[in-house]
Amino acid sequence: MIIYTETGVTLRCVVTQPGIITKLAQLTKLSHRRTTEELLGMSWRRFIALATLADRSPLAQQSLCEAIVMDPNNCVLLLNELEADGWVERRRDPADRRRHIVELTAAGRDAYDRASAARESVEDDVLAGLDADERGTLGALLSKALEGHR
Amino acid sequence: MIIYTETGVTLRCVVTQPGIITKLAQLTKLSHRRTTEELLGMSWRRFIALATLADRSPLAQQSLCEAIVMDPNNCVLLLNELEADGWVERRRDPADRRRHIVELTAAGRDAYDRASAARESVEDDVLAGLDADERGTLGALLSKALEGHR
DNA sequence: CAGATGTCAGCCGCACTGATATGA
DNA sequence: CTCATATCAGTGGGGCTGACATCT
Repeated sequence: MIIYTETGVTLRCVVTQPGIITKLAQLTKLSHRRTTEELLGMSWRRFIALATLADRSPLAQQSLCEAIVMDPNNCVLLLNELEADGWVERRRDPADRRRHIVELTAAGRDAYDRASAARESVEDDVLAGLDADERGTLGALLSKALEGHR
Repeated sequence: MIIYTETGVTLRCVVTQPGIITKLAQLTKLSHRRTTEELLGMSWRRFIALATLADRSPLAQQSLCEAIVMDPNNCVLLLNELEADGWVERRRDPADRRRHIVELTAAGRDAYDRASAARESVEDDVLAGLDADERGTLGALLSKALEGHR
């Protein structure tokens, strides 16, 4: 932070905070690096999509895009992959035939469950510095912050 | 989570947690999307590097790579850019001429200070759902988790 | 007609692998 | 000779913009 005094002297405040989103990005990169696709059984983006669908399926395709913070154009390609592997199914919304309803299949849920175990392993490694209580608090805060964007 | 019972029946537990690192990734994507390069005055990766150097410069190049969780090969390219713009300087370590010491220049610090204001703006937007206390707790938890990886 | 949704093609920042040069 | 550090070229997944088709 820069402070401009009345006398024209420029002071630089040393207490400049590194920033929360900066730390957020660091931890995410760390997680991403330790999450091997081989270990997860799928790519990270696939996992995120399945995780969201496992929580609330069926879901409108557009809603899914927003939930996983992914570009709609990009989302199409991802869903093509997932559907080709039989992990999700897309069907037209009868009420509005422009929309697609995305639903998780049984095979998709199985794949997610297997990957979820691997995720827990990585998570336990990344958050090694935090105890159970702290992890609970962290998860709750992240959820609350995400809730604000719906 | 899948539970295999003694009778061979497979139960699926519905309370499967979405996972902390999943939420972590979501929030990071959200931050990244809202952090325009135009607004920041530089790319996100540059900002991360400058933020680390602003905190503890000078720093060995290798240490910087680890701190920002970036591949050493990739880090070279980033530092080439930063040095070309006069934001950092690299000099050989007299004690071990293989190593490079990276130092933030005055121009680099100015650029960082300007970008830092933009980051605060984005951060305030992304964390709109949390009050000051919660943000403090979140930041502290993230710092503690990161501390475990040095 | 305008507006919304989904699809596809193409571009580009960026992370990784592999090979090379230099110094301890 | 070996190991470590830094550098660069090449490769590939992933995110974005723009154009187009379909439906309201």
